[in-house]
Amino acid sequence: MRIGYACLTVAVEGTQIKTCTLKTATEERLLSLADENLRTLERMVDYNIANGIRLYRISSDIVPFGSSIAAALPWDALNRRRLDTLAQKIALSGMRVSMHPGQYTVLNSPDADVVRRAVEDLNYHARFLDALHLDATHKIILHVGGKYGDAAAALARFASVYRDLSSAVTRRLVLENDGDIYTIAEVLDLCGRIGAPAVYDNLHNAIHPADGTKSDDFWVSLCRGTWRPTDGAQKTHYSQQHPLKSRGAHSDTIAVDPFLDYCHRLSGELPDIMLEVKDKNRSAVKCGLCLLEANQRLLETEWGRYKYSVLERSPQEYQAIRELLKDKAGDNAVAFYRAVGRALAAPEDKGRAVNALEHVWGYVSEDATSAEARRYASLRDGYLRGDMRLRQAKSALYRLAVKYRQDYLLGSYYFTL
DNA sequence: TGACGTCAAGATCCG
DNA sequence: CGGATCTTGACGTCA
Repeated sequence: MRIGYACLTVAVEGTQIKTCTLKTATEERLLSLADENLRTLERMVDYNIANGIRLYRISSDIVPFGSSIAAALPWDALNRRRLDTLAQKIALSGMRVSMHPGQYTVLNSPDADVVRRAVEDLNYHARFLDALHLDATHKIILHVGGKYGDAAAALARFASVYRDLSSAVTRRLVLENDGDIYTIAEVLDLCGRIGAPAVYDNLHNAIHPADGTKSDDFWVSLCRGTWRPTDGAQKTHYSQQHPLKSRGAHSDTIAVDPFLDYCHRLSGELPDIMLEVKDKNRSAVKCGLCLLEANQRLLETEWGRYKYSVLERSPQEYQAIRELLKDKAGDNAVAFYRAVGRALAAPEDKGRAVNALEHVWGYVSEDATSAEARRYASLRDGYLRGDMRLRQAKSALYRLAVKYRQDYLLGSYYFTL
């Protein structure tokens, strides 16, 4: 099985997707953005390979306005070499990618123009995956759409539009339950009628249940039956409720223990799991190390990334983790992430935060100019006095890490936690 | 008409 | 001027 994340990569330099507004969109600008974003995508794929992540959702925004004004542009032909390189990296690493048009791509709308644009959008997504020479196991995940006061008619409209889609789209198309309109039972029923696989989303089902008496395992097992051999392994979405935000809002990070509980309650072969979470690749690496095979080297790398955030919050956990990792043979990923989680949950403490700042400053202090040193000291002291935020000192340090090419720091989570 | 959700561009404010 | 913080844009649905 595989564990993956969606679209964006945190704490990896040069992985920012760029776009523009309709106002400033010219053919030249769109083509140059597509070119730039494909380079960015390659850096994300490289990161995934280096970090053992073999499931990844490609952002729909790689080609800005790809389904409308850029649909007429030869972004694929112009980037043939880069796409081929990307295709090779994805194939050789056994990575499975997907795409997911958002809630505004609605195939069953009563408005014919909305449907036409939705079809164009699906065509764009298929064109992108086809440009990477990927087979039909690389999916496009879609929600069913609206009900418009008459679910039966809305479902019939979906089936009818679906019949007219090109096979380039339908061979990849997978339907997902959503958090307020179509339950997993309704999606399964529709999938049965049209012959498409179903993705089960646990959080959507939790807030919009098909049947409160049925377990996640029940629905995952039912969905498994919709995946044919040409579709590849079953795929699911997993997320956790943010404790403070609105119903259905994704958590900032995946809590390891509920995630492991969820997986252990599933019967049969584990499906591929796409995590939907704010901290993206950070959670994907974490869940992979906790659920899949032990990887001491990657766990040590993870410690390097979390180190200064842990030090900032809890010197006790910092020491405890150092002890824990001395056991090179032990499969201690779960214990490691529990300790990290406890540390990050600790309240901000100015003394500890400044201690961490000083450690990080140590990486760039020798290279920094005297003006940079003064700037850093004034941000640090301003934070101690209480008239500046910690974030300001941290982002100043981040800019110095970029300027003086401190690669170890650039991979750290310190600047984004 | 505005809320919804998500992200980056664009605008504006600050020192 | 750079950097921090705000508002806007892009999409469709629904109250």
